[in-house]
Amino acid sequence: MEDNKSKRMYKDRVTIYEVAKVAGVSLATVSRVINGHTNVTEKTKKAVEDAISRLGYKPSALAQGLANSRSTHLGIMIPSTGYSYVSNMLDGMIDMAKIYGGYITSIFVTRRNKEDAAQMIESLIKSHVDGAVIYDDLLGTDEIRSIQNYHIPLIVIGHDMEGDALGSINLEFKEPILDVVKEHLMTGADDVTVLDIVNQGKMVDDIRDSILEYGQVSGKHIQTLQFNDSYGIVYAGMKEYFRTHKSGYFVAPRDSLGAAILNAALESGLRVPEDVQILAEIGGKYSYIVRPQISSFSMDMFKVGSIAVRMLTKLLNEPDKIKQKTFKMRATFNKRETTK
Amino acid sequence: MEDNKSKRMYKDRVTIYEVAKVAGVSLATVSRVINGHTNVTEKTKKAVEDAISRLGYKPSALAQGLANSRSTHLGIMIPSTGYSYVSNMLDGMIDMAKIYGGYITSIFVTRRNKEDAAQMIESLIKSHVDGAVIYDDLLGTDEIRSIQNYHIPLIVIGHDMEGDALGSINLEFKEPILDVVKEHLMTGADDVTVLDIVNQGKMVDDIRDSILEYGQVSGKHIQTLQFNDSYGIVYAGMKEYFRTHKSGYFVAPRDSLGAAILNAALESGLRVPEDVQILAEIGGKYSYIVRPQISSFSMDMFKVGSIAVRMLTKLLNEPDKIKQKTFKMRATFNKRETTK
DNA sequence: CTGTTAGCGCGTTCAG
DNA sequence: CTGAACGCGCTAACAG
Repeated sequence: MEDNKSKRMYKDRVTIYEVAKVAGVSLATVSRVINGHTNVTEKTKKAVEDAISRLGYKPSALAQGLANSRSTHLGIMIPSTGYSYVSNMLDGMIDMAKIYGGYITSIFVTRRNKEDAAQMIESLIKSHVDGAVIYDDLLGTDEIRSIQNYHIPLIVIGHDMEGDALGSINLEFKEPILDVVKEHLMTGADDVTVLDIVNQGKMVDDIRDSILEYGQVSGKHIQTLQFNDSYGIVYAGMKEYFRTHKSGYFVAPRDSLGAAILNAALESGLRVPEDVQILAEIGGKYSYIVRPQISSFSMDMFKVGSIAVRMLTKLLNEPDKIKQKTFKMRATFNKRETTK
Repeated sequence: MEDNKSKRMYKDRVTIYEVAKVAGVSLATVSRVINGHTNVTEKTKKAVEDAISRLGYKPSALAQGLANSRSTHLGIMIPSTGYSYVSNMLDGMIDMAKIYGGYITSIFVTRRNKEDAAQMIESLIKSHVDGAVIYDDLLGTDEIRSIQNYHIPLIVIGHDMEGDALGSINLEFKEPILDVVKEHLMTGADDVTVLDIVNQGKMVDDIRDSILEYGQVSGKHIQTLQFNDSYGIVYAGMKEYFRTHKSGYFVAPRDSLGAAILNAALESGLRVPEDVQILAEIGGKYSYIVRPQISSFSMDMFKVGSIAVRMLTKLLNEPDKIKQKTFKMRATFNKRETTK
């Protein structure tokens, strides 16, 4: 009566067997009430439920997952939760995952280099998630497709892809931004500087390139200024820059970096937007908290995350009802006080 | 020879059996090379590895987990990733989890109400994580202890607890903040207003209460102003407030809310810090990006997250080598320009 | 050094 | 309506 709890002195987890024994039924019956199947007498059902609560039994998701090859986990690949727009997106995803289907979210962050990304893919596959959403500028489409060899339904954010169990969400920043820069250039100005922040990922790089390219074809000279990604570094660098330059139209990847330019300009005795103008690509809270407020582009990233996971759960549970496998989200321009 | 791949037309996952067959060995041998066990000839080892890469075999973490009751997943309970200090902490945790032991992190966010928190606990237990770190103001110590009934090693952030497989990290904001407020009051001033933001959690509430209590004993009148948690709401509310009030010493829970007061004051023609002073409890990037810069308290939350997970992995893998089960992190005061 | 076998905890036919 | 038995993919003794 006490020899079966030997093995590990830490044997603990209450199993379905014990519940069955206590309730005086077989484990199959217990399984039935857990999963809300029919064909169970009210009486025995109650007996089982009593036993469950008495023992504090919680079915092991591991065993359940193995038995029906569904882990009820969703994978999320992101570069890091550091930027607020990423964490907003993450929030939206976790929220939706919980609501639709009670999925648990497992996070795979990639540290801005290829090997790490590859290892995260490896990890993702092993982890046996039911599906995943990927937002990672580093991954090429090939690597993403390789995941599909393992039949893991995927939603890709920021890559324009489509496939069998593959949906995508496109973040359209490039065109709206280019439009605004063009408009500025149309006025005859030729003073655009784009901040080239290292390791910002494909999307921001693409935006930079599109502006540069436009400069080429339109005969305008677009300058770039390279910095590492940090408010402090950009702030210091721009203060130095403004010692010898007294004007310009600056394009920054994120609004916090735009704020760095702003502060540097102001403290160098320059006027904004009379002398220097500032345009931030990805705008958030900083844009409207600082004074003067920063003109920037915004997108509801929480919503992006929500949509991504919603698409994924559909892909998982009702693949036939899918209508759209490709979404486009367009950033909206908020003209504020740092541009004329 | 082809009847065993019936069932689901989607039978895909390569199993250890197939690898064994292809490599011409038994599955035990395959298992050995996977887990880097000794006692395997170089030759057979190579054969197995060949088969593995040829088939693109990835061991199922689910099955592995079930077999040795280790899921290699760590659970993280947080209120939401919305605040930057939380996402910084999260970043630190994920980072460490990956580095020490290759754990995958599963996130459980609690939506600021008891039932949800309870459900997340339920979910946490079922999910079979090897350990968890909890940062949630909502949970009482009882509920946290209930998790331990399931023998899940825990690190609790923000609660002062200790136990068998339970460590904790204390975030000391209260005293440093109270000290600064006291110092202000010592000068003879009696103009303190603390922003009472609804649903900010236990820590912030405690701070508020400690200030209020100090007001009681010292005979000072501490005013509170209640708002919902939003920059816009506080900004609007304070603009209204400053129509009839022209001064004060304001204590805000977070620096972004401090910025709301700041902007409202400035735009009401008030001078900072001459007329109104502002002190933010939890300070981050906003504190030093806005002008004038906000006096606030800071703590390296990335580090807090790292330490938490580091403690947890120790608890899991080398419980004997643990020296400290309780850490204290003290916020440091950054006096800036919004206080005299 | 390698193969055999018995679980890990649960879902699911298939008889009764 | 209920129980017995097998399988999910893998690990860990135990033999050989």
